[in-house]
Order: sequence, then structure tokens, then C-alpha cells
Amino acid sequence: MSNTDPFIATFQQWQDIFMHRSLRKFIHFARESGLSMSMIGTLFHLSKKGCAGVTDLGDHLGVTSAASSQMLERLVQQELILRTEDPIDRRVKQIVLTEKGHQVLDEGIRARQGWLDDLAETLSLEEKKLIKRALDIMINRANQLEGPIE
Amino acid sequence: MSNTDPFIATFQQWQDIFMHRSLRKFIHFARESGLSMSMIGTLFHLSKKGCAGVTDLGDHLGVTSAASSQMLERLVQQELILRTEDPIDRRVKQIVLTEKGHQVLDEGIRARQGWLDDLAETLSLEEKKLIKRALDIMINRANQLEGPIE
DNA sequence: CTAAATAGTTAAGCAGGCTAAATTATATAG
DNA sequence: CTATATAATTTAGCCTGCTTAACTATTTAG
Repeated sequence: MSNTDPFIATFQQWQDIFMHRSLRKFIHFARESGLSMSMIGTLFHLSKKGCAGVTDLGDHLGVTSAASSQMLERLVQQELILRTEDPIDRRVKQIVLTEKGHQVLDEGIRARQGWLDDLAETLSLEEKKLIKRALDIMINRANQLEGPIE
Repeated sequence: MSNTDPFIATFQQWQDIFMHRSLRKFIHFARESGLSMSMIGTLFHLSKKGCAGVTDLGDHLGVTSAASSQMLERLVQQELILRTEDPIDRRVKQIVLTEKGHQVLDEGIRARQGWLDDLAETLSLEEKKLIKRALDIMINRANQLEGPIE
């Protein structure tokens, strides 16, 4: 397990800092918005997938379709998702985010990132450019990773 | 709310990818290890702080000391933390991570990062160096941010 | 048309995580 | 010494999130 790649080592170090800074804000956001981890995971998944069925979403999180159905019912009541019948196969429901769902998700992202603004202020223009270049590379490659995020 | 700093914009983009990739693994890790978000947040906090009291840890997460006490009892039973009496003020308990606690935390970090190994493989040596330089800058600045993570 | 498979929902029950309130033990102020 | 404040725990109760099992509706295979 000795990963000697200094790139990976540095990344782990950064991730450690990142998690420590943002995990707590994330927990607070979840509590205040009344969303469970499963709900947040579902909203995230929907924001990428666009649309999914009840069982799909349950599988994605590793829970039964019954649990998924109950959780989605709560999200419908909170008006964060829309649940409509698939006109082609009327057994399945099509779940999509509402506008409000998108907004809540954005809030959650911003909640975890306040400290990054502070960090940005300590950076020179040169440094920002360097970091932006680095991030752009990673974003590109991550997008090409042929995403079976499952 | 129009944040025009391209650095911040890029960072948000990266964070979005990062969250989408790792949130699900994080949820699975939590379920499989039988740890709640509060527990994981507590372990994280202890790994940085080293030592804390019951009420401190509760405050950190925004729950009552009763809730904190109950959660810590479970962590003690799982042998992830050590709870000893403060010899100076015998009302307070000193909570620290056990070796096992550190290990579980590391697992959690690695669980969320498998895909980064894949990403690393798509990078040239040049690119890795560039990204490492960028991360090193951010790590440094983050550490200097005079940490009131609260 | 009938039988089997699939998608989703509902119901009952259990464990976890939280709260408020009461309790115990210790420390501090007057 | 006494009264008050503080740290932690225990208890009772509530709500959530999950499971399994039963049920409904629809599609697909023969």
C-alpha cells in the first residue's frame, strides 16, 4: 500500500485539508436543510444524470427500491424533484430535479466552499493562473475518464 | 452572486466533479463501516485536534452534549476512540483517537479516492509536476489560514 | 390469452440519532 | 462551608431511514 508517487501523496494531503474544512459545513448544511446523505447523494446524481427511475436511484446508493421510493416521496413533498410516469413503459417513474432542487444543490456546494474565497485572497495573480491551469487539466481528464460512476 | 474570478469558477467546477465522484463512495463507506456522519466528522476533527472533550465535540457538530456522549460511547465500543478522565479537571473527559481510529479514517479517505489513481495515470510527468506545484501552494496557504475551523 | 417478470408503492417493525430533563460528580466563588 | 456553575451521563420519547413482505399495475414471453 506504499504509494510512492509524490503526486498522489500531495493529492492525499490536499484532500485531507479539504475534507477537514468542508465536512463539518457539509454536515451542518444537511441538518439545516433537513436532507439525509441519501437525499443529497440522489440530488447530486440527478444533477448529472438528468433523469432516473426509482430502482436505479436506490441501486446507486445501495438501498432497496422500497427505501428509495420512500425517500423520493419526501423529496417530492419538499418540491426538490418531479416524479412523472414514463409514457412508454408506464411501470417506471421518471425522476428529475426541479428548479428548487438545483438551487438547493448549489447552496450545498457554496456552503462548503466559503473558506476557499479566503484562500483565493492570499494568492497572487501568478499563482492563481498556475492553479487554474492545473485544475483545468484535471477537469479535462476527469471528464474523459469515461465515467462509469455507476 | 456573480463570482467573476475565473479561479473560483474553475475551482467550483473541479469541486463539482470531485463531489460527484466521491460522495457516493463516501456514503457507501459510512454504511459499511457502520459510522454516522457525526461519527466520521468527530473522527476527522480528532485527527486534527488530537484531543477534545465531550461537549467540545458536540458543539463542533452542532448537537447537544447528551447526543455527543451517546455517540462517543458507541465509538468507544468500536474501539475507535479512547475516553479518559482529565487528571487536572476530573469533570472532563479527554477523547483521543486509537490506532484503529486512525486506520479507519485513512480507509475512508482512500475509499473516496480510487478514481484519482486512474486520473493520475492519464497525466504526463510534466502535468503531474505542474499540478503538484499548484497543490503545494494551496496546501501551504490553507495551513496558514490561521485555522479557526471552529 | 395466460404466466412470469418488472417497477413501484405500502405496511409493519427495528435500530439509530436526536432532544429535553433529571442525575451525578467535580470545581469555583463568596 | 455553602451555593452555584460546569462536564458528563442516563432516561424517556420522538422521528428518520432502513429492511422484508405483501400488494398493484404494467409489460413481455410462450
